[in-house]
Amino acid sequence: MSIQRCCPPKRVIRADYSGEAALFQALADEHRLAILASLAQTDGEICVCDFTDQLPLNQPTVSHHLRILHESGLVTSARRGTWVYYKLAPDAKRRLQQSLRGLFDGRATVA
Amino acid sequence: MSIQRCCPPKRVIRADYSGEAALFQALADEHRLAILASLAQTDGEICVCDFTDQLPLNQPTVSHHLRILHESGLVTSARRGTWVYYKLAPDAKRRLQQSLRGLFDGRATVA
DNA sequence: CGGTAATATCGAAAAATGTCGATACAGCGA
DNA sequence: TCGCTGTATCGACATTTTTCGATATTACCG
Repeated sequence: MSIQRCCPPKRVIRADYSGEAALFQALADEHRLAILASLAQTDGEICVCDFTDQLPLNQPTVSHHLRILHESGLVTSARRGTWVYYKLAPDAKRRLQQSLRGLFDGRATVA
Repeated sequence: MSIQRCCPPKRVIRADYSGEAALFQALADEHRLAILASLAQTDGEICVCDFTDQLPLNQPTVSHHLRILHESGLVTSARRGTWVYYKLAPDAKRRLQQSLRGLFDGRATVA
């Protein structure tokens, strides 16, 4: 027999998903998810001190996770006096939902 | 002055998000996202050979990413003859959407 | 200005991850 | 059975990630 193929070859998407990957990477840690959920389910903002008090992590580690969430654009921060407060970015939920939709439905996503 | 607080302390969620974190971790790689998007936007299944042909990755690396997606439950696989075909798990989209909703709205998620 | 408290950054260590060459395994065809 | 092809696994390496102690920075207060 001649050369055999498995099937008519299907096209594999070769778009650049690095933006979406970075976004989901921000969600790929249980403590960051707890932080995000706390921010999402609270009215307004939360003081960093509340996270350092109540999470099972040391202060530099909390600061590290907050920085990653901040760099992903999912949260914003504001200093008032000695304290720093974080809150959910207004478009956080929408960005994540759009990224999911982009994956499944092929829409353009800005990630 | 007496001891000063930043504010009435806000409660930080301390639920276990390790399941959701593992799920999002599966999405935290651009090549896995390309694989998932290809599966989601194609009718049916895709042969592993199409991925190894068209992705800029060597065959063991493709196999590695497919394994991670499979272990997360987002895809299923079936061997037919020499070839192995992957397809999107029926509940993949729903699980991800539910995990997002669990984060933002506090619903229970099975992840 | 000096002291104290909250937060961020630095540096290091351990663990996890992405990648690939080499190899093993599975199924087909001659 | 033998050889070939597609896929998975193994072992190694480089990079990234998570964590934390130590230290720096910022702001308040006396």
